[in-house]
Amino acid sequence: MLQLRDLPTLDTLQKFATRYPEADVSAVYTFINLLRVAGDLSTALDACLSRHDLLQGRWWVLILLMREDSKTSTPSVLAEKAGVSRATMTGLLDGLEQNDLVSRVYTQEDRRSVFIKLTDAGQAKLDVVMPDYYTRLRDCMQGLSEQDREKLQQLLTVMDAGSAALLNE
Amino acid sequence: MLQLRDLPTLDTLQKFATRYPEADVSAVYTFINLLRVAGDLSTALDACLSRHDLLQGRWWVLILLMREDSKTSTPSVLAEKAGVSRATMTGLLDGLEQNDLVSRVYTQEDRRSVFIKLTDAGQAKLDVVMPDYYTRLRDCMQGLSEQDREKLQQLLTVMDAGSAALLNE
DNA sequence: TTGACATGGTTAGTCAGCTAACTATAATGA
DNA sequence: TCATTATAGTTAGCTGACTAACCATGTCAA
Repeated sequence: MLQLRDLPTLDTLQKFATRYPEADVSAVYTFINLLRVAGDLSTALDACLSRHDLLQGRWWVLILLMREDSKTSTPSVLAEKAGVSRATMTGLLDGLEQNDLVSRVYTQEDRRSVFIKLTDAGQAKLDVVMPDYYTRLRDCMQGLSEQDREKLQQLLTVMDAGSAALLNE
Repeated sequence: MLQLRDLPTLDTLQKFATRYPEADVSAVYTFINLLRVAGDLSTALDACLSRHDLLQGRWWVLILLMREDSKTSTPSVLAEKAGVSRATMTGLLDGLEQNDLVSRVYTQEDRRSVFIKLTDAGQAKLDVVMPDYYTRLRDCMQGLSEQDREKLQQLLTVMDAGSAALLNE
């Protein structure tokens, strides 16, 4: 994630727009601001989690497991849901297993497959992390009213759809 | 950057909120959606740049150099402005120099320091990349009116300020 | 004026992602 | 039925971030 510390001024963007008439100054400014703010928030989230010896990837695996009634899933499903490769998930699970937060359970049913189970220690970890996270996030978002949040969601949805324009061809 | 492919439903969030009463459901939902959309956009931007053999880091260095009237800067200043460590900047500059997009110019004035200069090839690269980027970004953002963009900026500013809540203590 | 500290850049080593290739197992269709 | 193909998980090796440590040079104050 781009983590610009020196956004272009509108002046600079105007100068660029002279050389490159395709530029839509407010579009560029809004876009890079979104990336920058999201980067800040992501970094801040990491800082919050690291106080509990977690990073976003591992934390998210624990949450995905907790969502299941059986507190159980498989590496492929977890990889899919977390949006990482299966290879990356193997690494995340190695780390979590070492810390006893999840366990690998081998099964006869499909001997290629492994069940990943949230341990009691894993649940206990979440019971400490989540209240901290939720409390901080509440504070983080308190400046936005419900209408603000809905509006933001709507604007994000439009941009998400627009991202295809960067990919086409 | 968290790249969730399986956002919690509001139902799931409600279930979590029962266990963790600190949870503010719309805050959580808005927050993770912002991270997800920004991740999508960042990935899409990478895809756009990679068609020109660039990644965000290197591309941004070229832009920072072009902003300067002298088309020149130094590694520390570039690192500061790009928001990466000096060590990372050394690597970015190594790559750019290998492709002849920038050159290192040693000086007598302060023999610790190096000037980094955008080469003609570097400028030529930007003259290809930027029109492509600007055109695509215009399309990407066309769904948002000027008022939408201003509103989005405002909402982002509030969230950016709020990110401190994740860091405190 | 010179010893201590500060600054600029690089190097070495770590980390969490990735892809590609591999092993083992399961499913399928000629 | 058994050769082929698909699936599950892991391993190996690459990448671009990072920090810490290191030189060389510059600055400053006793």
